[in-house]
Amino acid sequence: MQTAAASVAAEPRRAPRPRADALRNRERIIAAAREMFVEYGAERPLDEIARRAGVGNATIYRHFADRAELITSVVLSVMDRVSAQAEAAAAEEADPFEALRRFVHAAADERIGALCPMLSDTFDQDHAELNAARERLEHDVEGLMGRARAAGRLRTDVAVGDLMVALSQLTRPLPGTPCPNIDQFVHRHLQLFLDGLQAPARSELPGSAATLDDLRKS
Amino acid sequence: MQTAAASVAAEPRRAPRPRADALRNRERIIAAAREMFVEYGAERPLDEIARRAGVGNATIYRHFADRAELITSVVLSVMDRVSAQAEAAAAEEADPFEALRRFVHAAADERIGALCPMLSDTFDQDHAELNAARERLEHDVEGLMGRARAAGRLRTDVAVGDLMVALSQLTRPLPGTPCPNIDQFVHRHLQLFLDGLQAPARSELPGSAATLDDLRKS
Amino acid sequence: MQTAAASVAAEPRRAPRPRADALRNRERIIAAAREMFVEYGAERPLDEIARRAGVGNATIYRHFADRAELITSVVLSVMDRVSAQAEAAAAEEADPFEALRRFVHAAADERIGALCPMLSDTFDQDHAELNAARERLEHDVEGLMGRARAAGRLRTDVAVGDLMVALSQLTRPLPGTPCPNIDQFVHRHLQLFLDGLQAPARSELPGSAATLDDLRKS
Amino acid sequence: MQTAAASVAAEPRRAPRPRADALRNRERIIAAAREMFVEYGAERPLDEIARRAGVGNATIYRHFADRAELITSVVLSVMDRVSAQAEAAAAEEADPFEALRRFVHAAADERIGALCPMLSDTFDQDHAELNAARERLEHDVEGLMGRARAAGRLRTDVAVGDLMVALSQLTRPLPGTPCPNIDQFVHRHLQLFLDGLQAPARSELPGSAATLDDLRKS
DNA sequence: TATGAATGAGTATTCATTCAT
DNA sequence: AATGAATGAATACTCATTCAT
Repeated sequence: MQTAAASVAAEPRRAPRPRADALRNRERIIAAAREMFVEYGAERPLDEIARRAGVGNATIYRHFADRAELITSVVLSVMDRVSAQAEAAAAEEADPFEALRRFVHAAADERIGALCPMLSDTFDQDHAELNAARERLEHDVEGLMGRARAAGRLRTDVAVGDLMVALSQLTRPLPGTPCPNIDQFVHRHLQLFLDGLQAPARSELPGSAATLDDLRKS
Repeated sequence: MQTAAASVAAEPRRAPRPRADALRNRERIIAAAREMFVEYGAERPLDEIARRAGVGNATIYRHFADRAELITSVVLSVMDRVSAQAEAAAAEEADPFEALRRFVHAAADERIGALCPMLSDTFDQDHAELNAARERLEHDVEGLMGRARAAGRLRTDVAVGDLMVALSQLTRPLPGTPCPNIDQFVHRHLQLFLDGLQAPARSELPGSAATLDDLRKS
Repeated sequence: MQTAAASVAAEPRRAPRPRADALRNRERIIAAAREMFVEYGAERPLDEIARRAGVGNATIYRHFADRAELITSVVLSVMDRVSAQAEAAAAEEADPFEALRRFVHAAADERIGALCPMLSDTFDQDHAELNAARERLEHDVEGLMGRARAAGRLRTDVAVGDLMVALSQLTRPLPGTPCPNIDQFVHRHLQLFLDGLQAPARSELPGSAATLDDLRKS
Repeated sequence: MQTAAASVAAEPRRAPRPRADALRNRERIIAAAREMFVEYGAERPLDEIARRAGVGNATIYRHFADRAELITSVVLSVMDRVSAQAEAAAAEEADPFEALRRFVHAAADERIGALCPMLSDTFDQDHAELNAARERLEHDVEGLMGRARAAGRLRTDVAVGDLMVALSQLTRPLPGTPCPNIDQFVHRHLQLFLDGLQAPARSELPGSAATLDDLRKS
C-alpha cells in the first residue's frame, strides 16, 4: 500500500517498483509465517519459514529487516482480514447477536490466534500502521457489541476487551503442538462462551468491563 | 557408612534418604518452573528457571535428568493440586453446579495453565505416574460434571475434555506479561464460560463432546 | 533460480552443485580433524578443530550433522588414502616383502593412526560406505601379505588384523606433543616390527591370527 | 569409630597416623583409577572412578588435591610395579634375551599402558618422586638390554628409549575402547617386536638410538 | 534479486571442584 | 573422615543474521 502511490510511474528513481516475483515471494513468506505462528507459536526458526515458503533464507531478510518486522507484517495482515470479517458481519447479518456470533467464528477461522505475538513484551506497541489497524478493529467490534447490547441480546457487564482477550485465548495454539489437535475444540468453546455472553446474565461477574486500551497499559 | 555398607555386603543400592535442603531445592525448582511455564510456555532457558529458583544451573540436573523430566515433574505436581481441589469442592459444596464453579476458579488459581506442555508432541505420553494422575483427575472432574448434569444444571452436550481444554486456554497468561495483568480477566472469562455451560443450552454446539483421552490421540 | 525451479515444477530436490569455497572448507575441516585425532584422539573440542581449520565453529555443523558424522568422514578419507598407497605399492614394487614394507611406511605418513576412533564403541560400525572402504583396504593389505607369504618372505602365523592394529598403535603420536617429536621413532619401530614379521619366525606367537572383522566384534 | 585410631596416643598433633580404612580407600581409588586409565584413558569423570572404587566423590579429594595428583599417584604405583618386574626378571632368568622378553610381557600385564598420561604436556615432569622412579626404571631396563647385547642376542642399533616407547605404544589402550578388545593382540605384537629386536639385525634402521632422556626434551 | 554458505551469540548439558551435613 | 549436594566453567549444538556468489 505504500507503493500504491508510486504506481502512476513518473518518478524514474525511488522505490523502483517491485518486481512481480518479488511481490509473490513477500506474500508467500507472510502466509507461511502466519500458518507457522498459529501452529507452533512465533518462535520457529526462520529457516523453516523460508523452506515452507519455498524461498532461500536470505530472501526473508530482503523483504523484512528482521524477525520483528516479519511478525509485524503478519499481525497487520491478520488484523486486516479480521476487521474485514467484522465489517462483513455487520453489513450482512440482520440479527445483532447473530452478527456478533458470526464474527467470532470467522475471526477464529482467520487465524486471529496469530495475533498472539502482539501481546508479547518484545513487540513494538507504538507503530503507526499498527495503531491504525487496532483502532479500526476496535471500532468494528464495538459496533457489533453495541448493536447487540442495544437490542437487549448481550449482557451489559461486558466490553470489547473481554471479548477480544477471551477470543484470542481460546484460539491460541498450544505451544509446540500442531493446530489440528486444538481446532476441533475451538468452535465449541467459542459457542459456549457466546452463550455465556447472552442476556440475561446468569451470574455476576467479578472485576469490571475492559476496553482494548486497558490491555496495553495494564 | 563404609563399614555399615560392608556389613550388608553387596547390596544393590539403598535409597539413601534425601537431605532436607535438597528436598527444599527440588520444590523451589518445581515452583519456579511452574510459574515460568504458565507465563511463557515450556521453552524458557533452564538457566532462567534456576535463577528464579535461586539455585545454580547444574542443580536442576542433579534433580532432573533433563528438561523432559523436569516438565513431567511440574505437570505431575500441578495435576495433584488440581485433583485435590476437585475433591475438596465435591466434598464441601452442597450445590452441584456451585461445586463445579468452585473447582474451575480454584484450578485457575492452582495454575492449571502449566499443564499445557502436556499437549506438546515432544511430551512422553506413556508414563506410568502420569497416566495414574490423568485418570484421577479425569475421574474427579467427571464426578463433578456428572452430579451437575444429573441435577439438570449442566447442559448435556459437553464432556470433561471440553472443560479442561477451555480452562487451560483461558487461564494461560499473555506471554511476556507478569500474571497479575491477565488475572483480572481470568475469573471474568471463566464465569462467562460457566454461564455458557449451564442448562438449558442456549445454542447447538458444533463437533462432539471430548474426553481427556481424545486429547492425546487427536 | 526461483523461476528456473518453477519451470521444472515440484521437483523433489535437485542436488544443487556444491560451491567451490564450501568444498574447500569441507576439506580443510577434515584435514584439521585428522591431525587432531592423530595427536589427541577423537575427543577434542570441535571449536578447536574449527579454529585449526580457520573456520567458524558452526561451519562444521553445516557440513557434518554432528560429531559422529565428522569422525566418519575423517575415517573414510584416511582409509581411501591408505588403500591407494597399498595399491600403489603392490603395483610398483617388484619384491613382495619390499612392497609390504613400503606400504607400512607410507600408511604411517598418511596418518593411519587417525583410524583409531573407528575402534571406539560409540562408533557406528554399520555404515555402508564404511564397510565398503574397510573391505577394499582389507583386500589390498591381504593381497600384499599374501604375495609376501607365498614368496616365503612373511611368517605364516600373522594376519591382516595383526598388522593393522600394530601399525595404528605404533604410529599414534604421544598426546600433547606435536607430531614431529614422535616421528623420529615411528619409522624405527615400524622397521623393527617388519623385521619381526619376516620369515623364518624367530619365536612362537601367543593367541591366533586376526582379521579386521575380528576387531569389530571382539 | 573415628576416634579409635587416635587411641595409641603419644603425639597428639602432627600426621596423626592414617586410619586403616582411610588407607584402604586410598588403595582402592588408585586401583580403580589405574584400570580406568588403561581401559578408557585418563579423561574419565572422577565420579565414575569414585563409584568404581566404592567411595563418595569427595573422598577422592580428601586423598588427592586434584586430578593431577591422582594421576601422579597412579603413575608412581605402576612404575614401582614395572621396576620390580624388571628386577625380578634380571635376577631369576638365566638367558639374557629371555630375561628381556619376560620383562616386556610382564610390563604389559602390569598395565604399563597406564603410564601414558605421563607423556601428556599437562603432566608435571619435574616431580622428585617421579624422577627417582624414572631413573630406577631406566637403570633396570638398561641393565637387561646391556646383558642381552653383551651376549650377542640383541641388535646393537637400539637403545632403551626405543624399547620403552614402542612398549608403551603397543600397549596403549585405544581411546574410548574397553581394554579386552586390544588385549588379545598386545602379546602377539610384543612378541613380533621382540623378534625384530634380536640379533642379527634384518634391516638397517632409520634415525638413531634414543634414551629415555631424549623423550622428555624432544 | 535471490541464494547457499559462514558466523557469533546463545542454550542444554556435563564435570571438576567446593560446601554443608 | 566421609558423604551427598551445589556450583561455575567448560563443551556440543542451534539459530538469527551477514556475506559472497
